[in-house]
Amino acid sequence: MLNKQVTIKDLARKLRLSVSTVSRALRDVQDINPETKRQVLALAKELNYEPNFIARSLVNKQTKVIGVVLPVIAARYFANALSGMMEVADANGYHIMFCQSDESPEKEASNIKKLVSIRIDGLLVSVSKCTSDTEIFQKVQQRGIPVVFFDRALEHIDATKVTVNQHEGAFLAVEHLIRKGCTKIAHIAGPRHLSIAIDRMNGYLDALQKYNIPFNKEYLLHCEDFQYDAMEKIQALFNLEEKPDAIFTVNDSIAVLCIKYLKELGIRVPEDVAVVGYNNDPVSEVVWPALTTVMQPSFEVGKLATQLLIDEIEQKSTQHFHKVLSSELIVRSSS
Amino acid sequence: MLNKQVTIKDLARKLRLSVSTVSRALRDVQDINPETKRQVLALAKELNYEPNFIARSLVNKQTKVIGVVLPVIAARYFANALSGMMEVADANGYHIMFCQSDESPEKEASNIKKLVSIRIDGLLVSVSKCTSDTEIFQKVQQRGIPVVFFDRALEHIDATKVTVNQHEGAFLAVEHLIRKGCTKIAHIAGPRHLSIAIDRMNGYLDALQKYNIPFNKEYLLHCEDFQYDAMEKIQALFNLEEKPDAIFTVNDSIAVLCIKYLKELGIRVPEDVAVVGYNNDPVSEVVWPALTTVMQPSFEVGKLATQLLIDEIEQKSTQHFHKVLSSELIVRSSS
DNA sequence: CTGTTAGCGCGTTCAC
DNA sequence: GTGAACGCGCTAACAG
Repeated sequence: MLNKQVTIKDLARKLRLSVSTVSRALRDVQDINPETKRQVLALAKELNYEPNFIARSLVNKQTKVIGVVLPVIAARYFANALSGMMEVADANGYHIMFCQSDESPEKEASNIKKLVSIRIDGLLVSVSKCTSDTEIFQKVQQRGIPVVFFDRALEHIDATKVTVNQHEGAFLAVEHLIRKGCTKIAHIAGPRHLSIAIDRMNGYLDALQKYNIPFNKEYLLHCEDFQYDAMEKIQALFNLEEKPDAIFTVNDSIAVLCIKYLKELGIRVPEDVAVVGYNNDPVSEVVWPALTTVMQPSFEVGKLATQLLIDEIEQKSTQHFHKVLSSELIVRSSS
Repeated sequence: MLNKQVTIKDLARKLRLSVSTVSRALRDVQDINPETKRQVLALAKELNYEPNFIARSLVNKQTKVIGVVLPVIAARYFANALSGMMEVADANGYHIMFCQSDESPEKEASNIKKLVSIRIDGLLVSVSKCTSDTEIFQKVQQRGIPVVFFDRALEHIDATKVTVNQHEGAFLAVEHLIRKGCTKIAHIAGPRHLSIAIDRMNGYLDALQKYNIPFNKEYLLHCEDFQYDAMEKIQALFNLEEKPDAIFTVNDSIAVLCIKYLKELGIRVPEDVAVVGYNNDPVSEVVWPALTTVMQPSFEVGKLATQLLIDEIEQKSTQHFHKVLSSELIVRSSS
């Protein structure tokens, strides 16, 4: 059963060549007799030879493996980013090994240690919500392993980062509501300590300012736990005397909750209150009315981050960038 | 910058021991002086020594890497299965390297070749919709690499399989509709060549039979492309003279389409027509009315498949099983 | 253009 | 209990 793997040695013996000649023939490197090369390649194909990555890694001191740590793969956004990574990795002869942190800094750290111990050539990471310590990432860098942050990056660390312009996405969303004639625009924001949530909130505030719409602090509510405390915030909003005529939410799930709740109250969407979400989650298409939302270029983020990482690994680039990608507003019937 | 990795050799030199003694001390194996062992372990910790996986793999001829090939990671079902796999792999000292086939048999094959070439110890695979050839999987087995199929398995191959009882899930769904008093139950089925779709259809048929409800062939429609031709099927259904009073669909997206369409026609769900889907997709919770659906134990499938694979890798078990897990009906307001 | 030698980091005989 | 020697499969340095 154990169909012993054919090695470079087997080829050498059958061809009465030295292993090094075979090795050279297999990669197209240095000067080698075209005829010899032909023979080696032919036999390799015939015997179904496949180079042993492990042995090659050992001598080259590079594994061609890129480690990825992200919060949770079941989130569509990260699944798409990962797909983008795999595409670029594949095209450059790299493999991806990924882990999930489940939003736990501890699990994140242990994943990183594990990946480093397998001798990854580079690390792509989107930090958990609660990660603030840069130490572990610096240690990885000190080992000579390049680190690129994607989507969620730490501020105080010198590394390449690929993120999405949250401020701009939120600005677009609110600007859209304003142009639709809304003037009492509420925002259900995310946790105060999460930078993407803060950025979106600032986009909201700046859009109001630009269009000279006075800010009403009663219209700004924070969900510290995302969805879990969302419903009470929504209810609070509609217990106000001056009810809003539009709601911009930090994500689609909360927007969907809003729509449901408004329906129960008999408030029409978008006639009485317009709703705009964030993420272009699959639910945004199926809810009724279909949700206007902001789509982030997750696939592109994954691709770009990986390309920049590979450039660093292969020393094509040695400086660190911070690339910020734009989002797109997808207008549907909820606004 | 290149913080050179400390090796077993460094430890040996500093301790004036031979590398083999250090090697033995590091693993707890053979007879070794407890005191020597203590010293080695202490120094290893101090110098932050980490065994080199690559070198170890080369001599042990095992990489502790499990390859996973699945259709698409953006599908919640597979993301959950993968999470289950990572949990079990982690607990047993294995790593997971996964690839997506994007439902293409060609990409599936090239992924498998790639994984085999990095010398995975075992392979977990859920085949693409169009895969029918068993050859490539047999080749993998012949190389001595155990293969376990999960969720979607090929019939004519001798390998361990972990699947979900589609027939039972469908049966439960239809039985539920019958108990609710529905008698004109339609089924929008999936592609005729896809075994999970066939199984669900048979579950539908058998439930009707068991409860002596005559089968009306006008009530059974196939979507060969899943969602893409779903809408016309739904419309066909409601152009019939004898309209159904319930619809059971092969997946949630189609069920959601049904609900939307019924709303447009002014038909009430569930009062006039009940709807039941399949998969417990996130959309099933947010649609209105919330969708009754069948939840598959995807996480469990991943865990079990991985455990059985590891058992095979480690020769704890040599026979092949076919484990079939049960699904659960989740009753919500659409039925 | 090709063969010889050496070594990547570690595990596994053997002796001692 | 410990060390020397060899090999895993492959690449790199140096001769020739």
